[in-house]
Amino acid sequence: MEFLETQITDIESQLHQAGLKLTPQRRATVSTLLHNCEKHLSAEELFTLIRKKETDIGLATVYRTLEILFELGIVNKINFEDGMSRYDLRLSDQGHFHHHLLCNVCGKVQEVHEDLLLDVEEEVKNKFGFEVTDHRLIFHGICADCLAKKK
Amino acid sequence: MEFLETQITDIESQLHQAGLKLTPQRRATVSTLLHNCEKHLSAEELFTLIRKKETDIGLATVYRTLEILFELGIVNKINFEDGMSRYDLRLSDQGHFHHHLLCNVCGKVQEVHEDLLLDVEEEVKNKFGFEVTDHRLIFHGICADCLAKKK
DNA sequence: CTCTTTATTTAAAATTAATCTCAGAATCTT
DNA sequence: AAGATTCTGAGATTAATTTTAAATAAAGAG
Repeated sequence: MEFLETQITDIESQLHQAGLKLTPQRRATVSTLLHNCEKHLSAEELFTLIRKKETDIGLATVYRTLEILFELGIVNKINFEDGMSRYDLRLSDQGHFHHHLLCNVCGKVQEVHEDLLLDVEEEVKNKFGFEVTDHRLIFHGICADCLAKKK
Repeated sequence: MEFLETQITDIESQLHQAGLKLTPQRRATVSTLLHNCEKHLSAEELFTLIRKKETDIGLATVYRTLEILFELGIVNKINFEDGMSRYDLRLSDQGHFHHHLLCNVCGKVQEVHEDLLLDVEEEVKNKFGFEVTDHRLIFHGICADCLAKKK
């Protein structure tokens, strides 16, 4: 688990640069996010997981920590229109922001790590003079599994 | 204002097809959305506008009407991560879903009506077997105006 | 070390968006 | 007009998130 420690150390230095500390609670939050990096956890879900595996923590702290990490660009905050925000780590080796495929039928969320938008961002820059720094892209539709079942 | 009436009549028939009526409240809601089609109003903002300009209405009715219009695909429901959903009409002559450019500096939201994603949707279909029915795309960045001011 | 300052956490209270309830109003059907 | 259906609106309710105020922990100065 060398990789995880490297990631945490990396985040610690980002926090330090912003004049913030990596407290035990923040460490536990980041660690739990790392261990669930393919999921899209809500603050409550994360709170429950941290309490179960890591350490005792208050819900407000989870919210505050997520807000900080979001502000620093360390986590993504996504809203799938299901009533709450969901969070996932933007891992440093991923390089690119990722996209989501949200299945209307089974509700599954699939991640797409390819950056599909390089051409499109170029177009936005040329046509509108808008300099893209980030994006949120969610495709709604029917996933491969549900398509197969349908037939 | 011929155009507006045509749009409203169009929406009325869509409601009728779903067995619903265009009540005065729903008409006022749609009308206010039409008059503010470039904005991205929250339910509360819309509620206030309708009360000011059109007619007396209850907040619950606004929420219910927006939900209906959303289900029928008449309005888009968008979340800019600012704590509430925002709505805008999907005008019939627009054809395609639209995208948004959200400026980090001045907060302005600009609409993009071109469908930039046809190729990307094709790619998603081929690579992941995922059939896209809709999408949400928000670009975060710096708008042309703010870029100009910076220099 | 110890005092002081500052940042952080926590539980509880407050706030806020959104939904639900249900009685009454409007509309439609026959 | 009676009866059925749909719709509205005030207020209650729920659930996510934020704030508050007091306690704790950590960091820095002397």
